[in-house]
Amino acid sequence: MNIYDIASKAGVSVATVSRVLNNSPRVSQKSKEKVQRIMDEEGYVPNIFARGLSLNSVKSIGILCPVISDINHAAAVSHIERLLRTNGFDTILASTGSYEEDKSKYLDFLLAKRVDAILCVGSGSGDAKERASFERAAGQVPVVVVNGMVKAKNVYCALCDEEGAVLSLVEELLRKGYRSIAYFYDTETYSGLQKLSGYRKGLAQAGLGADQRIELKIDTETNGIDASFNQTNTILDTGKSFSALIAADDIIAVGAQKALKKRAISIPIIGFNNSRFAQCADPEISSIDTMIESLCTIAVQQLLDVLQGRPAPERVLISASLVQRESFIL
Amino acid sequence: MNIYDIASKAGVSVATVSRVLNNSPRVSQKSKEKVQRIMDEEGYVPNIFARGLSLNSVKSIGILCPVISDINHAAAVSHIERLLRTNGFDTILASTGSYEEDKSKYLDFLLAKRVDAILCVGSGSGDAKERASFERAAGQVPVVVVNGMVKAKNVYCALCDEEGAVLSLVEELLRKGYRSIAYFYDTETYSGLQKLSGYRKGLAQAGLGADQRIELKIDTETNGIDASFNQTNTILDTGKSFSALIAADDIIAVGAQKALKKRAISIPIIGFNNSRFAQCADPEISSIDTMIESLCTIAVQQLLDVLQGRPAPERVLISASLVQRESFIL
DNA sequence: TATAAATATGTAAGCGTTTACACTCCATTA
DNA sequence: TAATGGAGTGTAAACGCTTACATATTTATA
Repeated sequence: MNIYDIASKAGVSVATVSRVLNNSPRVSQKSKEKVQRIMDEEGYVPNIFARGLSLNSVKSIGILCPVISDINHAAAVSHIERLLRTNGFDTILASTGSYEEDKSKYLDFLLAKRVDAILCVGSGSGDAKERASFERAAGQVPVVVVNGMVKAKNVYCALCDEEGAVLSLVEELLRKGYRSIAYFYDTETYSGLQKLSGYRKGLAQAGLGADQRIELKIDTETNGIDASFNQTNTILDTGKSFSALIAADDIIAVGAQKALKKRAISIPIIGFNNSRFAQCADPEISSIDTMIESLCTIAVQQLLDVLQGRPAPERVLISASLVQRESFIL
Repeated sequence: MNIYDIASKAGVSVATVSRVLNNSPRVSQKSKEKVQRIMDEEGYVPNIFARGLSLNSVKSIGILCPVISDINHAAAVSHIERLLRTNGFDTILASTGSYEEDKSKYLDFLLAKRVDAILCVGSGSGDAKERASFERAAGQVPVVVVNGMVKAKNVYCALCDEEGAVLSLVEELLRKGYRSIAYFYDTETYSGLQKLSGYRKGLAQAGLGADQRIELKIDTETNGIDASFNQTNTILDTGKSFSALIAADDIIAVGAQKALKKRAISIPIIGFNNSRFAQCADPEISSIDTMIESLCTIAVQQLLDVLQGRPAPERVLISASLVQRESFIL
């Protein structure tokens, strides 16, 4: 069943059928109705490959997402997929599986699928190789990064001021008198480093140097909660103590909270990403919300703007917001 | 840059180039190397639309997933995507956004994309309309349902014996002397109803009738934890009590646990899906693991078998396993 | 060496769309 | 009445690949 079949059944030419298919105004109402009726009757579905070959696009967007099973990423992908569908695009998924993995082959994969644009969720390693991969991809189709930063030409970014968020949180804690603030983190992606930098800046501003920092890198690869729990125990066993804790992800906060609780240590704990995990804990953990849904909306807007030749800002930075729960009230 | 360009640069015909592209054995080593070299030099990427038009497939699988932001679904999609890519297929995502939503338009969407097969994550409403949609789709391409059941012809299912899991859990609780076992649930999908049925059967076996059941339907649409917390409070306020609780999802278990804890009620609580949520809680919640990754592996195997004309079982049922944590030990 | 068989290559048609361009009507307008 | 213009339609080429079939080349066999 192709356009020729429909054309002959409707007694018109393929051009007319194609025009009906594409809502061209250059068809008479009569022809339009007739063709439409036949198409409905026959259950005709245009061949997307032929259309793609002819138009060189099937209106699809590639989503590049490290570890889609990460709850934050899943939320992002979910939101993006809906927005794109609403705008007539479909979504081809490429999930790398780890944060550090080289993205270039996934970019190539998506480009080979002839996507109209690429949307990348989350920040990556930020190294030169990654930048080059993105720049190469961006030479072919628009590339937008959600909640991450890739400093490459023609790569658009929508991100959250995580550095600022941590910085003002540190300031707030210091103001309240907490002097030894610990910071537990995992990834050293752009986002990870920004947060870390916010922490350090905050301490530095108060005259607290490198030796006053309590930084702990948690290996969250397999089970973040267990890892954080164990590593927190280890650090406490060394006799180190701290009067407040900021965690780069809620999962880390949860694990640390468990360890602290076991020793009946009650200090302010603030997590990151405002996930359900923070709410599951007891006491519920306050968390910095990076507004992932807003970022997705912005990113999709950037993408559509670029695709449609409208001007779009290369970098959009929104601010985070602290969701206060039991573990810390401003 | 197309196959003709490559052909002329390599001094061969398009047929030869195409053969190299498709690893045909009918090319001399010499031609093969030459063509390959030129393709590499030129950075040639075959046009997937043209290939699709010619072969009537681009080796893509549609994933139909209600609410991909659900942590369990995200895990499934993540796993499936990797498995499929390993097998040379890419993944087109269609996420419905809610469990009840009519899936037929999403199926049509995927079919219009000319996917080679459809993989549906999770159970749906199970109603006649849904069945009809799936049957229609299954008439065109193989359809496999992961962790759900659609009783339609030619629809393959890989699922977990959730009814049996709840049933034996109830038996176990009764054996331990817990007489008034509550069951909190949310969705009434196939899976939801199976679990409910397991609960009822378990009680019935012990001679406990409908009036001994403590069933509560939680509205988890917006925030499952809050909903469960509030509704648990409400039911407790009415004076109703129970000596053990089974929840159809970890999120429900978490909310209920919070409410019970506030009243210093300590009873066995068992959740479902063995998500991180269960581990975040305190005490950590035991949970029935529905082995979603195994199911995905099985489902993808079914799919590949069917696609390659090998025989595949229409229904695969695996058993669940109870992950014991602090909230309940066997 | 002649011939058959196997291997390698090329030609051209076909996949199902879109769309530039050409054409036919028919209603205006001079 | 003839010329003009606009609306509707059709023809045919183009998109870039695969592959059946035909042909050329090499190798094996008698």
